[in-house]
Amino acid sequence: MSDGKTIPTLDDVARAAGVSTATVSRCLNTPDRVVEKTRTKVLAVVEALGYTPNFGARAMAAKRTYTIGAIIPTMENAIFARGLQAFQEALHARGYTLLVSSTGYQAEVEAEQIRALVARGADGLLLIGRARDPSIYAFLRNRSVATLIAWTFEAGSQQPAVGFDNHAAMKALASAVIDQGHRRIGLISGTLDGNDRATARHAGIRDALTEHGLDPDDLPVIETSYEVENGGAAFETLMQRTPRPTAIMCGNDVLAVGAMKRARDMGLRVPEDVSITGFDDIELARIVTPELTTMRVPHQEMGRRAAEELVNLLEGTSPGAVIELDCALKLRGSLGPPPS
Amino acid sequence: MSDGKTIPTLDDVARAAGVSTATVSRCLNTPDRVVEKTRTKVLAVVEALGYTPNFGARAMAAKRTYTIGAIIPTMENAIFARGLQAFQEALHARGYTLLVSSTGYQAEVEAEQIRALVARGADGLLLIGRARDPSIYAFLRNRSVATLIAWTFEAGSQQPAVGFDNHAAMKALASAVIDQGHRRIGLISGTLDGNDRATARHAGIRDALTEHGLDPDDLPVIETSYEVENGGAAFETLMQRTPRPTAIMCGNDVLAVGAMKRARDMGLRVPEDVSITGFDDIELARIVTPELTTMRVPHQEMGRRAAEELVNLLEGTSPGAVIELDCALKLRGSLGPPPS
DNA sequence: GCATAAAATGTAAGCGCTTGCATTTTGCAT
DNA sequence: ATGCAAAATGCAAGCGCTTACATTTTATGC
Repeated sequence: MSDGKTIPTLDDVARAAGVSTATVSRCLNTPDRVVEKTRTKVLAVVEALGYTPNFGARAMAAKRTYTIGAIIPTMENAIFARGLQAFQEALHARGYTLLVSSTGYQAEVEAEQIRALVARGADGLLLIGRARDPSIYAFLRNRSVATLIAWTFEAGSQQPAVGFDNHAAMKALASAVIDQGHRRIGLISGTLDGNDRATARHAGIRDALTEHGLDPDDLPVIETSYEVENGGAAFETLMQRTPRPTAIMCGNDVLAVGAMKRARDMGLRVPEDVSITGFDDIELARIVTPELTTMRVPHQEMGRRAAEELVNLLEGTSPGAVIELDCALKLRGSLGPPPS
Repeated sequence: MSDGKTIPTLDDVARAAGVSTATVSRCLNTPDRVVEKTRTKVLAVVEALGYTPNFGARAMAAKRTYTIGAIIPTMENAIFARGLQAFQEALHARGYTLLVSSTGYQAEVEAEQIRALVARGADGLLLIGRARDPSIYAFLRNRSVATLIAWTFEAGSQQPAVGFDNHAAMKALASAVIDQGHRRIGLISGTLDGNDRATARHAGIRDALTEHGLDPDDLPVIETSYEVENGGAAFETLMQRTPRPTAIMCGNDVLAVGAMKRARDMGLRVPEDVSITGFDDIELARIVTPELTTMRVPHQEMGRRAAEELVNLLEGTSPGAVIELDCALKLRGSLGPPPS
């Protein structure tokens, strides 16, 4: 139809349809404010010209982008994938577009990404965890960007959030391990600094130990970033201690899988020689042999609810709630009684 | 510093610094066109006011966004994660921002996403695979959006691309299987329709069979979407055939892992009772027991090279090359001789 | 048919930024 | 000091869209 390189604008459509640009705009944004006959005609022209509204111009004029940004620590492993997928689907259903970026667990990168997304006109932001510089929250408030925090929950928080209680969940898992008879437990934790989820999980184990009359200071902890390989290395280090731990708890499933693989390489049987637990219950947990005992995090529901809440928040429908979701203990083959 | 809800604009900065908006703009974009003294003063004001340029306005005025869009079939599993990560890093180093969206392997969704990214002003696009409606390519050309195709390679193609030869790679893998002595092979393929990678891999196996004097029409094929669970189900179906296949080749590692898990559940030993192969060599391949025989795809390099090529292309540095990368056969425990 | 309210459409003022061109400053050679 | 080219800065016209407000058309009740 069109004869070359010119990108059609609203103006072109208006001229071709013999109406004003306002009418064309209304056909696209508030179709019910335009009489059917006009609308049909305009939309036909839109189609014929292959018109696509210019996003930047629209954002500038409307001060609204229908865009939500999500900033996650990493895309490399599956921890956030499923939740984000659900988030994205729910958003799409509400007419919003999702922009994702990752930080590699680096606070400065996150700050940069937040600015970038805000500059891009994101109407709302999904952030993982609560721990970050107050100036960031101030900035977000100042720019009136609706912000929701996910993957974590804390009763006292005033920030709108959809999450789960990392502390309680890990405590429950640790209790299950202790109930199996384990007394010498080791922890392979994700990096604690600046990661409130990892910190809460660590504290959860310590509390469980205390509650069962064990000394939390006896818990050896190795901190490492969330990669399979690191889980393996940490496992090997922990198993060299005397007396040897009978159970290794891991900050997430990825680390746990790394630990399991290394156990196999070291000729240790799981769970006969050593029990291993994870956290998250991602797909991986059921792929390995034996299947991994872990804490199931309701990723999909979290993503879905987060989308709903965030949209409500920025559309002013809701004042912003703090929602807690439940985790579920998944007892599987990787946890057994300690060797006798 | 600032007293409330107003978002500072270029104008505010200009006024506060006692210069024109043009000068402020130049301080930000072409600092060497501004004398040092002015620049220092302006940047101080920028800092003090917490000014962030409005992306939409900038895009509209400059017709350039320094944004690259990538549209991948799925984020759910790790197939594209690593390559994308490398792509993103290389892009970042060149001063570009990456926007990612996924399609769930649905062509219409992809078309929609392409339009959305173009409307958002993406300077360039990374697309997976070549198979798509010509009108999409026409649209992209018309809008002069630099487009690069990845994950696939075909000598004749005129579209700039960075990829590997799916056909040859799978043929090599199939030859390795046949060389082990397997004569009854089954294939669990990803959905073929609209997926040129899956189609090429399928054809590669058939060619290998032919070349070894076997009838490619004897190859039972189950098509399914790339999910662990589906790999398992397909495996079970294939193994119910008489005579039973001695080797199951899979369209990717995710399907293969599903097959391995199901084999275990069915009481079949790998590779003693049945051999299984994958494709991609994602992390998963080395996590399972036994480790998976698969074809290593140079994801990271592909991402990196794609970023370089795409930037060169849209900056006019390069006319757009077609680059082929090599895959590497990874023979591991999951492939053995057929049971005798 | 006519007045009047309601619905549909048009007019035009921005939104915040970049950039070609005009103007002012500066640096230097004379 | 003076003149002149080069460097620095300012001016102002858009970029493509939305939307308050003004105007025109249509529908309604008598």
